[in-house]
Amino acid sequence: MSAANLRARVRAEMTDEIKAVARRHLATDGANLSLRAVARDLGMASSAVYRYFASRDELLTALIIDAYDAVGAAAEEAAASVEGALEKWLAAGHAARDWALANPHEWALIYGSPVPGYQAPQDTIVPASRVLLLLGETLATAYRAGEVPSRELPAGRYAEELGVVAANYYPDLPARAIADAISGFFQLCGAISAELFGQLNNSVDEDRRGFFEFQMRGAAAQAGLTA
Amino acid sequence: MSAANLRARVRAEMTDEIKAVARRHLATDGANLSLRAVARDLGMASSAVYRYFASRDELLTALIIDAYDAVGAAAEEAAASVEGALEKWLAAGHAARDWALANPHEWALIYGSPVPGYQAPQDTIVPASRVLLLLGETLATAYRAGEVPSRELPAGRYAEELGVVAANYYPDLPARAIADAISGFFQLCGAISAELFGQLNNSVDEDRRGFFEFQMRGAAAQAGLTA
DNA sequence: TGTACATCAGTGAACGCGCGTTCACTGATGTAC
DNA sequence: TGTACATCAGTGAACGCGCGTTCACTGATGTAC
Repeated sequence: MSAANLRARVRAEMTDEIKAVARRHLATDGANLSLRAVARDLGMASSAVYRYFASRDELLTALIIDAYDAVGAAAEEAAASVEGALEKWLAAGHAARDWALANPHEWALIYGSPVPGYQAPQDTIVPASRVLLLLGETLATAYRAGEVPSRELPAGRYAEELGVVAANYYPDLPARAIADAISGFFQLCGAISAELFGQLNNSVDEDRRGFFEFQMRGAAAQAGLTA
Repeated sequence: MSAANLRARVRAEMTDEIKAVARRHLATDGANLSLRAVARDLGMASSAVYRYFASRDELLTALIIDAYDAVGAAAEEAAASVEGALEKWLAAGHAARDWALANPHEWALIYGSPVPGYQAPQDTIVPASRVLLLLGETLATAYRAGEVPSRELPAGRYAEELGVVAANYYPDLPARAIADAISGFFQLCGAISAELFGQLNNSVDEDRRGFFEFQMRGAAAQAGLTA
């Protein structure tokens, strides 16, 4: 390994370490992440962090992209490890939920309230849609295998808009499939956020996983996925 | 009106004004609400605010309770103005969504990420469940009218937990009804938050109301509510 | 009705703190001849 | 191989700012006799 490569590797490691400490700080500060606090934890001058990130927002962006990629990768891996559309759908859901429970503050960062004053740059768009895309692909495969009974999407301007999306990305699928994928994804996000943000306290406390699966099965049924 | 009452009324008006300005500040600062900025906007010394709220957290709590009550009241009113379980369900959903679109930062305050370092006091619990309770009551009425076909709740520990909730609050209803009400509420929250936080950008841009209704109809169907 | 007192909204200075970002700098490491 | 130079991670002080909260106070309004 050349000296230049070594330097680059050390730099990458330091970058990772800063992000790791910053992730830990999300727990206490939320999106109010403090660069100085991160630097303090690393035992370095706050100005040194600027060698790695041009600003606080750039660090936040890196954390956001990492989070989208992490939950997306977890869901993809889980879905890939099972057979059958419904099984993949449920596996993706559980993987996303497991990741969220393990990384609640990162989940809040990407699916909670927008950070005040922070404008997400373009780089976040692609990673942001990995989980939705996974549900879409799962549903598409089931459609192509003829496993989904045809039902109609109630007419309306929104149905036309979804028809355009279908035409652009899934020309062989009806708009209904797109509607169901998005709706299922929103349901997944809603169920996880609600659980994480405390809305199940004092009603379902032991088997939240079971209740989550009930909800994801409901979304799947709505999408026409059956066992 | 006695002088004491006048004093109390002026005090109440000032309290309302502080909350109104604070609500405006939610838009820029999010939950990072600054007492000093609020006081500045009101043209008063920051210390004067302490005559009305013992701390920043207490002001936040007041905003949170007001927000829960506002969206709850809007949903209740909308549901009361129509006949039929499905109609009430949809009316409640649209009212919640309309309120959220009109007050996005308040919606984020109550249904977005928890505010870092803020612990919600007991007073928020009852107002927090108004919308969920409304869906529950709507469903209960439909059950009592024999309008909901009986379906079973897949067995599991979560089903037992929901059975306990049912036994405590709706002894004539099956656990499935509770599961559907909570699930429907989560779907409502998920759909509104997703739309508000930008997840529909570039797919459904014109008729988001129509797509929301599609989702709420899906939740209603899942709950056994038919036209 | 007039006077002494109590209440309480609001002031302004202060305490002690933290923040993001910039800048001139040091010193170690790597590169080119 | 040795030397002059370039690169660049990291320092520490500074700028200019904002924050929540406390405290002794002023002065207007209301109350009791």
